[in-house]
Amino acid sequence: MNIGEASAASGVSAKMIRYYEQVGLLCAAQRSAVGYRRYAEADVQALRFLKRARSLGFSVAQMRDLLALWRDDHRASADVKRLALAHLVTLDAKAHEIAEMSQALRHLAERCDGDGRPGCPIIDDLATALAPNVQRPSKILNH
Amino acid sequence: MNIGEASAASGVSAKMIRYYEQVGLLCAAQRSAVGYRRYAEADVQALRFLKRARSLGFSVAQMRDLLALWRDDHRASADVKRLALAHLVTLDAKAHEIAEMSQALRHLAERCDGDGRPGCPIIDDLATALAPNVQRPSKILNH
DNA sequence: CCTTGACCTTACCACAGTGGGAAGCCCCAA
DNA sequence: TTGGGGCTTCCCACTGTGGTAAGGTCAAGG
Repeated sequence: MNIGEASAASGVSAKMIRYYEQVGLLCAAQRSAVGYRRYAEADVQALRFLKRARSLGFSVAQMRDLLALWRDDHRASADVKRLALAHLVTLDAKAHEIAEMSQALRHLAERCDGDGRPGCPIIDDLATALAPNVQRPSKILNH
Repeated sequence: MNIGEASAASGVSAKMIRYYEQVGLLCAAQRSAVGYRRYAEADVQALRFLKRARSLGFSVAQMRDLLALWRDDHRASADVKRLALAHLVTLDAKAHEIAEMSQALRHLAERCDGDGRPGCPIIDDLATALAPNVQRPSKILNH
């Protein structure tokens, strides 16, 4: 199977398949006589594995670990779970961050008239952002 | 005020101040005789504006527009609101995406024993990812 | 047998923000 | 004069993905 077929069968673009190989996620594919990458069913399985992991937001580094665990018949599910939970923490942190932005922005937008006049609480909020507390006065003070 | 002081006063790193100038968010700063960037209070205001906008998740491109609106005394608040709402849509899309990942992963992690045995629903889920429907069969079929 | 078009290869560029570092000049204080 | 902290520019790195260009390959059809 050439890369295009592996791509179609796995849903991972040929570009990304080469990238995954390049960064060491996949070991270098077999090559045909003229240098075409050849793939077997097992490779397609791995690609699908990666695609699913990616869709769950795992990074390339994490996928490397997941792949290793997948291939290790003697893995401890605790190791997998640890990875998953760590990723969950990251996801939740991101969700929280976004929720905060969304909330603040929605609050501002709600009270913006949205008409032809210049007055706007959104702009006002941005413009009146407070100066950060410079806790380490260092040498920089005033000139 | 040199760049370090402007940085401390605004909370934007010197690195990012130069970057913002480079990408045209800020117009090129005045320079001292030896080439140091000089900043006035107004510049610090703009930097704080950017910092706050960044903290709301606006992109550099959006900040360019926001800055222009801020400086335009004849702006229509509708334009600001439009920008904000568009960004809100993006934020909510991201939040949704993350929520889906989080939900799926949590679901899997919950039923993972997390012990020393290899059986693991997380790995199983990744491994049994379905083949994508190849809707455009093209020429690629079978060799 | 040759052309055509789909396929494959590598190599480079771009995105968006941010940080790191090196090499070199500047300025102030001791 | 020396030391240390600022400042300058320039280049590199990250993440993951797409694009593009130049060139080799292969199969089908005239």
